[in-house]
Amino acid sequence: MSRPTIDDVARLAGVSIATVSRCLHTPDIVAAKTRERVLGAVRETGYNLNAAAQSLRSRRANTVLVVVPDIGNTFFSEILGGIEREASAAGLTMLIGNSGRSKTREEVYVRYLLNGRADGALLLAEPKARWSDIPVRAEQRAVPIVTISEVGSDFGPLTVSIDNAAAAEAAVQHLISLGHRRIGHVCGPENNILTAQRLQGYRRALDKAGLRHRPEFELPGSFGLDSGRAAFARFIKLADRPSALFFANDEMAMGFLSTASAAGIQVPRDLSIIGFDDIHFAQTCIPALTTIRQPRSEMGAAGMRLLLSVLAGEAPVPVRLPFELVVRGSTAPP
Amino acid sequence: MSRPTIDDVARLAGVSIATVSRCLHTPDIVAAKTRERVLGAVRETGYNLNAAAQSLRSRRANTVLVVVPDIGNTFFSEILGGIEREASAAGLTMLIGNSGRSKTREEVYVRYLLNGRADGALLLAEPKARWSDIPVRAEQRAVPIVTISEVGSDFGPLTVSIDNAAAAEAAVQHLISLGHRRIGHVCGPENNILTAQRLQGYRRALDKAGLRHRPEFELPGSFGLDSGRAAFARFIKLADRPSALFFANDEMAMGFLSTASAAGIQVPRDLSIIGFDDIHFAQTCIPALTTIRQPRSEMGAAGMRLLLSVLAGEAPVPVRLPFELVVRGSTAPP
DNA sequence: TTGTATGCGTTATCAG
DNA sequence: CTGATAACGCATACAA
Repeated sequence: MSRPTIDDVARLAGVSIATVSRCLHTPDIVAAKTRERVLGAVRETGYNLNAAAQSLRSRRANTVLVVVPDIGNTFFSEILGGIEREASAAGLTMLIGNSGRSKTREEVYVRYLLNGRADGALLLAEPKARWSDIPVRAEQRAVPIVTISEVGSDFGPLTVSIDNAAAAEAAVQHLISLGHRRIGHVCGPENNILTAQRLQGYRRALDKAGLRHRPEFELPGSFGLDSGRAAFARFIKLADRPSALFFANDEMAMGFLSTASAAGIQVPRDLSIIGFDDIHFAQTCIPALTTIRQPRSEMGAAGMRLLLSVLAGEAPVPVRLPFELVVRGSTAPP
Repeated sequence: MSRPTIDDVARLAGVSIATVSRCLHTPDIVAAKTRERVLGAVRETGYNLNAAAQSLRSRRANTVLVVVPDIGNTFFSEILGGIEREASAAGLTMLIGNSGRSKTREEVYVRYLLNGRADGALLLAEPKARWSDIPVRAEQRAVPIVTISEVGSDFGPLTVSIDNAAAAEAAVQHLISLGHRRIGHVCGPENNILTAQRLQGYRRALDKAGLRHRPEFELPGSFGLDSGRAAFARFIKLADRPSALFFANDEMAMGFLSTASAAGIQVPRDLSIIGFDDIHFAQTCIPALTTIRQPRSEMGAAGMRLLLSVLAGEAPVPVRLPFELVVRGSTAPP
């Protein structure tokens, strides 16, 4: 059996297709009696609106595009959870694109906006492709692009972020307040805005405490488990080792911790470590990881709400969410 | 400026819209000279096909729906990665729905198929809603629904899975071969097919080794970190404790491990533990977690390929993927 | 309150 | 090889 169309419903109910359409969208402007008959016919036929036809006619896809650098990464997938919640509450569907932080792949998704597959986009990483300059249909307003998490200072009002520099500073300040004086930092990947912001916060905390910067204490990293392990290899070779380490994210801290532990370094007795993000598994480390919590789910939700507000014609207001220092077992006085 | 349509391109190139369409889909049947002119006009206007119009006319959405129980969960998001890879390679877009294992929410997504938003679906959990009986347009074949991971014995050919019972058996067999005789199991959530299959494998391994079943060694769980912690609370109260524990998934094992460790229980000296899944962070446990690896990314990819093959009209062949015992530090002789 | 008729931007079927 | 033209299924301005 073929799918019923609006014509089938209209025929069965003995009305015009216009009335059927009205029953579905503006039920109150149709007579109660007619409405009942139509709705009955809808049920009887098992009718469903055709999304393509509706979208073609109404010039809206009722869909948002979400571009994520790595969909398999738990950090991003938790943001996705928040987005999904708000999107489905608003009756929007969520199209997901995995960019792998590649400009080329990102450009594929720009096209989703160009061909009207989505009404707006949520970017969970610094945009690499040109997301601006998306031509708009005559009667329509600009296509909103909201950036979440990886937000520079010049990204405009469609952004959701925490104050990464301040958060990093708070993390390092925590170590300082415990009495640490030799504090290292394992950085994020190069050319990433978060890396710069967290490094800045780290340095600022040192400055404020009158501690000097030691370049050999700033270890390279790339947010992955491996780079945490690599950081341990560099750490262990240091002549004069830090007594505490601030990691630009939890995953590196966890990679470091497991390697360090296997090598007989005891945390926090021999070394304090603090991460960033408070991912789900940070609490299962042994010892549990002290870290900075980012409200990931809420960040996603806020981004979606921001997008919705713009779609509704409101003026966008950038969202700054609070972070939180979560003290667990991996930090202690030196 | 409004978005260019096929008419704009046709006008600029001085051809009919039919020719433009042909240049885009079957370039070889149009004269080289015309083609060049048209493609030039396409570039000049910045033309993009309108997805809705195309989908309406061609009766295909070029989209697959993926329904996942919890998008924030790392286990599923890694499967998503594999799906995304294959989907984007095939030029399909990926629509994601979060079901929360709720029938009602799942039904929302069934509708995506009904209204033509997607051409097929990939389910990462046991279907709760009615996914069969989806009416099909006259000239079209049935809408394919592929189930990944949570696959019962009666799910038909559109499935991708590992042999969970055999994998569980292998896990327990590993413990037995180390010399363990008192082996417990922390189960998955009730009414889940994986729970049943893994429990079955656990019992089978005991049977084969001539070990008796001890109901008090089968602890309840629900795949979450918390239930791992709860399992520890029950474990510690046991008069006669198991010397080894097989967990129905890694997350519970990790929850257990961190609690146990905080309570002074040393793994594997006091107790061996083995998980299931080999999630990304299983290697960062201290000690690193022995577990059964499921090829998550490959499972997603295989599911997508299966769906594609059905869409291409081929006869579906159920996919059974190999699991692998990954021995790390959390298991040792008693 | 309801019906008629047009168009949204494509693809595909015809002729030419 | 190319051009008219008719759907695809729906929403809405306009009439009644």
